[in-house]
Amino acid sequence: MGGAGAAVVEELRRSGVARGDLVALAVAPGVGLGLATPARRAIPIAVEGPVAVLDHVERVLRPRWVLWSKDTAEQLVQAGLRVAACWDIAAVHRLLAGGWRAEPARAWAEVHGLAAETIPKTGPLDLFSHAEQLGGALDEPVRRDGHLSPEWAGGGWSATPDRLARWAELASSVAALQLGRLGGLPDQPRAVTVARSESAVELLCAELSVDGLPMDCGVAEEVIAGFIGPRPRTEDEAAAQRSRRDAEVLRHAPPGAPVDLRSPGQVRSLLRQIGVEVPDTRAWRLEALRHAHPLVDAILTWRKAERMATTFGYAWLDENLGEDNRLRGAWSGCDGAAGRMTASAGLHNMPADLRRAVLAEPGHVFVRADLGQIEPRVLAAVSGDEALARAAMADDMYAPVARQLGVDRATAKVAVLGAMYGQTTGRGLQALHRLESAYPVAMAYLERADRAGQAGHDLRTYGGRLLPMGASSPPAASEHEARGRAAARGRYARNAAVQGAAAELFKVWAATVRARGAQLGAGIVLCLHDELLVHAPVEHGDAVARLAEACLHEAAHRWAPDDSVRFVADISAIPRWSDAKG
DNA sequence: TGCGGCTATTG
DNA sequence: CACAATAGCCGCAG
Repeated sequence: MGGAGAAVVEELRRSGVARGDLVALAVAPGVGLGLATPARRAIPIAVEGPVAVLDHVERVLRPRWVLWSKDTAEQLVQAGLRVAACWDIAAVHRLLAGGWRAEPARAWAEVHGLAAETIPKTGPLDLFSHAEQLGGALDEPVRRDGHLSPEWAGGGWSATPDRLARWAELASSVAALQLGRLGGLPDQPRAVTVARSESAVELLCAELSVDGLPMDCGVAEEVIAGFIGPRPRTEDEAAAQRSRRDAEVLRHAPPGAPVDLRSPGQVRSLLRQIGVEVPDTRAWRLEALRHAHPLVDAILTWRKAERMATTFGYAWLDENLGEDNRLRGAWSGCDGAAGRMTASAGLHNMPADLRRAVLAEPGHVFVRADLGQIEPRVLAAVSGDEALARAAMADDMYAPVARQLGVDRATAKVAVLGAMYGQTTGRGLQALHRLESAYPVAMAYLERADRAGQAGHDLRTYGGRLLPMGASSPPAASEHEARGRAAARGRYARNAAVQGAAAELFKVWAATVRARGAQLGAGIVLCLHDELLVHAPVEHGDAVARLAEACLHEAAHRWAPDDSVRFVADISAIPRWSDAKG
């Protein structure tokens, strides 16, 4: 096998490929693989075990693999191969064009200046077997109108080394065009760097999905039992537990018709009967009335338990926690909006009570690292506001901001967050006005984004992600509604500019930790917007903690080389997630 | 059966 | 109670 790998390395070197250079890859187990280099040399390789060949190339040459999407990364990770670097065409397309859809035909159309609406549809006739019957259709992947042919784009073709190499060649050309596009963005000089980290995060996502989050099943069941009782053995037992919880609430209610506590409308009527009038029954509203009547308190307690029973209960464990005590969900490198990572299976919204069930494996610890006040610091960086950057020198930047505004810390914090979210009412409004004069550059940056959003003009984040603002909603029924919709777009844009830039920095950091942590046997097991959980051998806990800190500064410099803003992280090595001071 | 509304959880 | 996400149940329309 080393022979086949060595021959491929030799061929790549002849094609001018050195460490870190782009090499496009398409792979089919049992068939072989296709490679392509920027010199447009397509290399078909017929081999039983393509992954072993790739492993060799990775170890000797370590190129930047051009992949059409995370699918290939997942394929490789499943087969036991973790590559260091890639150029993920789908992830880069999402950066370049915004939104979430990023099939090969879209990425192709984008870099060739073709409208997405003109992409040929893959109809029901493009089934696997049918594509084969088309015979000649697979010979030419690019149609006369410039689009990728649906037969190729659909991926339904049966792989041969030659076709894989052709597919890789197409990927190689798209990557080169994407690179040119990103490099040519005049106001986003870091876009190429961001594209690389976004790509690396796709690899990380593939690994996160496969590896899962280490948990202690016993503790998890203990926590759940604390809310809803022991695991029911039968459906009847589960029903009995449910009605016991309901009865505990309803005994505080006046006698009458049975009330379905799961129906907000009926709960609202019930509350009206005891003299509590509310526009809706959200917890934050009921919280203020908790002591008005025992029923209110009972409802709030019931809601907590109901959440545990339905969303984070025993069924959730059974579905998502593996035999090996790893909680697994699907990870995405960016959402469809500002570009934050997303995860399913409760990995991003697990109730805080369950964090004590997140436990490192024997001989391991978690290094938990979370960024402090990332959004206002990022705002200072992307807007170039020197006064706000000076405030960011403090560990707690709301303290100097509060002094500057002449208000208390809590008010300063509300005002800063309000400015970034687009708050226009409530307390802190006066402090908001003072922000305008204290940090005019940052506030103008937000204002500019707000106006662009209102006008329906697309904008880009600092790192280059397109935020599409096209008015793609149904026509407003009234002037009032139209104004409200525009204001909402303005708030959205204002926030996305900051949240999106923060997501970029976070992902550069995550990619850096992923790369540097490998030497210490450390692997990221959870990403939570501004927080990393790294699983590391216990003897390297302190070293990994220092590494996470060093990686933050490296990442910040990579993302914004002028180093004008200080970023801080709270980092600790702990056996359980809940052990962090948080 | 599909979908919008309401609710809760996280950042 | 503004911004983002995932997710479950209810109630209504088809």
